[in-house]
Amino acid sequence: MNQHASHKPDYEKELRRAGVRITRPRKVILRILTETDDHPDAMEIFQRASAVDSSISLSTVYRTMKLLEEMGAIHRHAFEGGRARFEQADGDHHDHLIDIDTGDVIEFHSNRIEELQEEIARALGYDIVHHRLELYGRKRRRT
Amino acid sequence: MNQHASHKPDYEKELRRAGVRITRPRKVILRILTETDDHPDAMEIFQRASAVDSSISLSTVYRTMKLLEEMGAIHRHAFEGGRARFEQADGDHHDHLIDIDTGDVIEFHSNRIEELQEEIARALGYDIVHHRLELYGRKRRRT
DNA sequence: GTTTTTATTGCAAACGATTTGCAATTGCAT
DNA sequence: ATGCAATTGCAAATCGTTTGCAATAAAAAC
Repeated sequence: MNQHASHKPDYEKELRRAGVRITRPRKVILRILTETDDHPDAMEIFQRASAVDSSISLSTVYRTMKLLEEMGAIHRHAFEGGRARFEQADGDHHDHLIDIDTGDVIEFHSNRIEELQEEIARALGYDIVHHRLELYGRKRRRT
Repeated sequence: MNQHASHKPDYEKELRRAGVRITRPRKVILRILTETDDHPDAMEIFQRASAVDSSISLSTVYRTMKLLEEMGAIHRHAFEGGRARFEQADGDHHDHLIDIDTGDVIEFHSNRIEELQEEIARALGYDIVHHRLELYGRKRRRT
C-alpha cells in the first residue's frame, strides 16, 4: 500500500497526434487539468475555465472530458453523490478513499487486494475487465 | 471467499412495526422482492408489479424502495451504467462481481480484503464508514 | 496572407433516472 | 360506518450529462 507519484503530460501534443484541433477553450481546459492535483467535477472545471475565458461553455467542458477520456488521458469516476469526477491518467493504477465530510479523495494502491480480486474472479470463472474499489470514510479523531 | 446464503424476511411485519400502512401496491412490490434472487432495477420491479396490478406506478416503486432502504431492508447499488439496482438486505455483507456481457451479478465476500481495506484506511488516518468493491468481468472461456 | 474546408463552439433543447407537488384515494383506528 | 392522515398516480420538476444546429474559428490549401 502506497500513495501515488507525479505527472506532467503534454495533452496538446497528444491531441495533435490524434488529429484534433487545439482550440482556445481546449487550451484553457487542458491547462486547468495539468495544473490540478485533485479530482474536480465538470462544474468545477467549468468554473475554473470561466475565470480564464468566460465564453467557454459547460458543454465544451463535457465534450473535452469525453475526448480526453476516449484518448485514455483522463479517468472518469462516478463516486457516490452527484457529479462524475475526473483525474489525469498517469500510468499507475490506484483506488480511492473518499472523505465523506469534505469530499477529498486520497489515492492508494494495494497489490495484495488486487491479487485477491483476481483470485476471487478466477474462482468464480471470470476474468476481471476492470474494477472499482472505493472506501468512504471519516478522518479518525485522535484518541 | 465464499458465496452467500439465504433469506426470507417478513417485510410486512417490519413495515407495520415501523407504523407504515400496508397498501395494495406495497404488498405487490414486497412480494416481488421476496420472490426474487437477482438484483432488479426500479423499472424491472415496476414491470413485474404492473403484471400483477397494472395501476401501480413507477413513482410508487421508487417511493417504496426508498422506504425499504431507509428501514435497512434493502440495499441500493449504483453499478456502472444506467439505473440503480436493489437487493434484499439479508444480514451478511458482500461485494459484487458484475458480468459485463449479461449484467448478471455474483455476490462474494473476502474477509482478507476487508481486513486490508481497514488497514489501508487506518494507515491513512481514516475510519471506513462504508465501501464499494465491484469487479466487472467476463466469463472465462475454457482454454 | 487570403480563401476554403471542416472541426469545434455556444446555445438551447433533449435526455434518462429519480424525485416531487398535488388532488384524489385508501388504509385503518375509532 | 366514519374520519383523517398516509399513500397513491399523474404530470411536472430535478439533476447531471448529451445533443442538434447554426455560427465560428482552426488549420489546410492556395
